[in-house]
Amino acid sequence: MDAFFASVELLRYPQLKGLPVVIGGARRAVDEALRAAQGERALRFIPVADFPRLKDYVGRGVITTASYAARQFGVGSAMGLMKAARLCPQAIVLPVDFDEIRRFSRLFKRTIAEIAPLVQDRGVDEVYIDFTDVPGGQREGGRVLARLIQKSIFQATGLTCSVGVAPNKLLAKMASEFDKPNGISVLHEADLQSRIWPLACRKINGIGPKADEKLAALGIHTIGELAAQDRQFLVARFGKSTGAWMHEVAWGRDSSPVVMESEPVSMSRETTFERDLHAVRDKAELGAIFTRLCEQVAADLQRKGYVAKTIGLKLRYDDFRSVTRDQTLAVATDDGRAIRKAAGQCLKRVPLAQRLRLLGVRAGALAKFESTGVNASSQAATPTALSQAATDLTTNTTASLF
DNA sequence: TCTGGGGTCCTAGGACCC
DNA sequence: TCTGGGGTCCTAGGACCC
Repeated sequence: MDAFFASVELLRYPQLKGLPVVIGGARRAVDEALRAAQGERALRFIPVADFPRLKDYVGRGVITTASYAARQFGVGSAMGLMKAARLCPQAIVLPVDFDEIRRFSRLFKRTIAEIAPLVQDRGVDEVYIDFTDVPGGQREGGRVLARLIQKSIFQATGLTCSVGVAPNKLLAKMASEFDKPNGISVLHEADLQSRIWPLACRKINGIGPKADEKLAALGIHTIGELAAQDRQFLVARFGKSTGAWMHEVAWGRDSSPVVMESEPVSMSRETTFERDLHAVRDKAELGAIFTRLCEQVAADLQRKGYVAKTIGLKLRYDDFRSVTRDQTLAVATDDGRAIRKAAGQCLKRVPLAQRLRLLGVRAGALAKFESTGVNASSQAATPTALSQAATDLTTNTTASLF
């Protein structure tokens, strides 16, 4: 989907069309800022630089999506809002409306599935589609079907998307970047040398800043240069698995299928505080946040029907270094109290002298919850037990750990 | 000037067992 | 006294993606 989060907001507020719009920041914080500026959200829009004491409101926010007009100013996703304000003071900032995003996400995916049923999820705004067995899927190299999908999505949602059609997922993903927004690119195997090899290695899905830097240090900048390397040379420098993979993808080879279903590996909740907190001085506040995160993870597990065998803790210090600790349980659980206890054990193994900016709780080693067996989690899953657990957590357990 | 939240996968070392 | 290969599980950190 093209500039998905921003495009969804433009549907609601068409008067913003063509203007630089950035989506990001905490919803509560941005709403508060809008109120403080005495702007009715639907009527008046506040440029990012007009926010009173902007830093207090959105200082820790990052941009999830920038409209194409905003991108002209060098503003892009993952950039801090403070930096965006400097680059483009007239940009209009709106909070992420996750409910609305999920609604449009489901809508566009359903629209695709009605046309081509074999669809793999790749997050809220992206999918892989297998054209192989779709009637007419091969006409004009897939362009006809791509056009139909584009048109149907636009009719259902009013949103545009960009489509890449290729012999495999690796190449399709790269092709989808060729003609944005609202474009279709068809890439054939024979186009590898002319259209893929001139691209930077960084364009490969899976080669990030670190690998790119390492490749650059070896004098390898383009995918063609990567393809020219001896496989053994890459294996020696990047390891057996990554080295071999790099050689494969440089030659446009990817045999991974489009898969509809996959089991989750972990579920987590984390939060960055509005200000850095200290384990001793802000004990009560941290304890309450910690408990809430554990309860959220427990609720997520229960809602989706999973139990976790390992519980993990993550924290990030004020200097942005982060540490993690894991604890494996004797019995898998989805109970808030058990998660809180295990995460509390993890917390004891971590240095707490430095101020914290983030706290997170993770449930891993998941298994489908079997309702037939009798275990601790099935008992704890009753509403009464849960609310009791919540009470216990906030009153007792919390205070002692920080 | 700083840097969200939710994920997956890989590596590497150590414990432990056969 | 010195010293095998597996294999699995657990833990910590980090790269990467949307």
